[in-house]
Amino acid sequence: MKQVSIKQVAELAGVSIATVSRCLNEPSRVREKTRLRVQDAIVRTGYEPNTLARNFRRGRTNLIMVVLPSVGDPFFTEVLQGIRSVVDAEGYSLIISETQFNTMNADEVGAMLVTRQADGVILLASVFPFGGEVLTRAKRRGQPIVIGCETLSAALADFPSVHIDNIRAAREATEHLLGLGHRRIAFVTAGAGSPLTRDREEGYREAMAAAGETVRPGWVVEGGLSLEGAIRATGDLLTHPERPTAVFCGNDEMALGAMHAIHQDGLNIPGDLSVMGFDDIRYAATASPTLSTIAQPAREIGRRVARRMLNAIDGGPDASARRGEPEIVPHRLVLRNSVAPPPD
Amino acid sequence: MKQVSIKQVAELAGVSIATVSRCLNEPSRVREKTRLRVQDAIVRTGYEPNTLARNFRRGRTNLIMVVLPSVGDPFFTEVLQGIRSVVDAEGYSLIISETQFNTMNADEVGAMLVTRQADGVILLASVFPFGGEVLTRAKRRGQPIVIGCETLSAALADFPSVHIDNIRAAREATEHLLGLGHRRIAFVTAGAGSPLTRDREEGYREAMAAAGETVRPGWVVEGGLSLEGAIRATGDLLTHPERPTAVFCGNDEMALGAMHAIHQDGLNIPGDLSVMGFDDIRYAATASPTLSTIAQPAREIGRRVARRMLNAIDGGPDASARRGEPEIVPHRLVLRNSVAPPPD
DNA sequence: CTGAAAGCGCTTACAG
DNA sequence: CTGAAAGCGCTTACAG
Repeated sequence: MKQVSIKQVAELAGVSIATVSRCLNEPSRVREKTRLRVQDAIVRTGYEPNTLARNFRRGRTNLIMVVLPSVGDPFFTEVLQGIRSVVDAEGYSLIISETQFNTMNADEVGAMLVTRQADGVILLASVFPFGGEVLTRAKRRGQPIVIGCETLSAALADFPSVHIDNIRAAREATEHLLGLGHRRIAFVTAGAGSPLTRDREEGYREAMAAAGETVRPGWVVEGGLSLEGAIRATGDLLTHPERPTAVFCGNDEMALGAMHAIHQDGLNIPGDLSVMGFDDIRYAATASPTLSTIAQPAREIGRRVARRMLNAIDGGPDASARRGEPEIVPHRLVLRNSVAPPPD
Repeated sequence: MKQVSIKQVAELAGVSIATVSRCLNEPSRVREKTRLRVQDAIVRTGYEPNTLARNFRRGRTNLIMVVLPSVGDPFFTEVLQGIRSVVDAEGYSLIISETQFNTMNADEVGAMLVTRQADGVILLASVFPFGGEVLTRAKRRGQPIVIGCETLSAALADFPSVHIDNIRAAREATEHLLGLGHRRIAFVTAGAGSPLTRDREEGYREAMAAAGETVRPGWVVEGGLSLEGAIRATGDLLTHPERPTAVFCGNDEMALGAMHAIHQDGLNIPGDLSVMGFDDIRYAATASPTLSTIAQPAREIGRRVARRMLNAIDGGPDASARRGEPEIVPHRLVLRNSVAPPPD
């Protein structure tokens, strides 16, 4: 069945296709009588504009690509909701690309950027080498890039970004633990290749150093951002000769894994060990015990990232090339029941 | 900066644009010597095919739209991963539309179907009235529709679908509780408008009836598929004059909320109350206590749905119109520590 | 306010 | 194996 095109509408209405097009795009520039006739023809033919033709003609897709580790991480889910709440209203849809914890390499992401036409790309995560080559290509095609949540790499430092002060937040969380009397504090990172918890680890190390505490070998373990990875990593921590009294996790997902590992060992939280998370995902407040953590304004980050993207798209190459100052949004230390002073 | 088109490549290589196009799409039909010259010209001009033009010409976008309640629900996250694992390899990207627990009405979803060009639509959830009008339009445009996870509504019964036997699974879960000696068993649904837990509720009611147990008014409460909703709903359950000894939740997300509410009341799980979930999301195994639940093969559902979609797209209108028998995949009752016999 | 016409960048029969 | 040419469905200066 052939799809109805603008041509048959024009014929039926007895006008030119230009007029039909105008009725659709700038109705105010068409005489009412004509407009009504065209409206009628549209209804009677069952005409629906061909988005592909329109996109082609306009050189835009109204599609924004979002690159993130996993939509399954509740933190990114919330950021995504923030993004969506802004772009939906402007008629944009989202193409979501998951890097799945760095199993996807830079070439693949690059290929996606290049082949799939998107009006812009939001990077909430990066893959390890994420080269400058991809970036220059994107720039050349006028695809704006906006970065959320993390300073991803030196090559990306020039792009507009929105995130909390991760270093400071992690320092504050660590200081809180130190303030309660903990001295043996462990840290669960994402892993070597991932920039996602790098700043947080730095904040942790800064606070430990400032307090004169040594980070023993084996106290910083890799949880791979996942529940399972954190369970394994925490297992290692629990058999450490100088077993930590507190575990600070690079994100809440890993904190939930850590709590599970600790419970499995028959230990009590926070009686035997304290656990601190990062992100304040929705499960943090309902975990048992409830999880102390750093709250990030996830939705707000999403909204701001989206607004910058929309500006860049509208503003054309100028706006997209404009070296944006990073926008720093506030974080908050949320104290719940997973943290207490160390056992004597 | 003007983008390089096929024309300048042709010029530089001294061939026609048809030949350049062939090099890209059917290289075997071009003499090697010519092909090499074109290759060279492509590299030297930095040519990248214009996807918009290509899509327009071919009448395809290589985009599949997925409609689901929320990407944040770990169950749907996994289904999505299954879908992705199949379509990625075929060069498709996903446009994801979240209905956000039925706050979006059918018209909006319909508009998305109609305006955004997608080669097909996967419905993992529906909105309440989801009319036949949208469906016929989609059919008219040859957009295949495949349904995952649930029998959504009578109007959608004709479309190919993949899901577990929800009624039977819920019956088995309820029977297990009954077998342990529970008689006062509550059920937490999504809510009136949502079809998502309807079959599960039916299974629960069937099992109760078969055991000769009456479902008291107030034992079936609405949790809205969310953590917060389930906390509220469970709160009501705990003040019921005939307080249940077991709570069967329509999904794991709500079960986690129920567990939190019960803990908040100072009650013990499973000592005072048993909790049963549905889905087996990744947090079920790490919750405290670990959650007994019905496991759905989420990834497998995603993979199968995706394969049917791909077939429908390739097969053209015939395949898409073919009334598909629903594919039933196996579920599994997973027993962990949140369920025990009732207190005496 | 409306129409005739060019053109966006590609693909694809049709010839040769 | 290659080229000339039509055409996909729309938008947009340019005239009138």
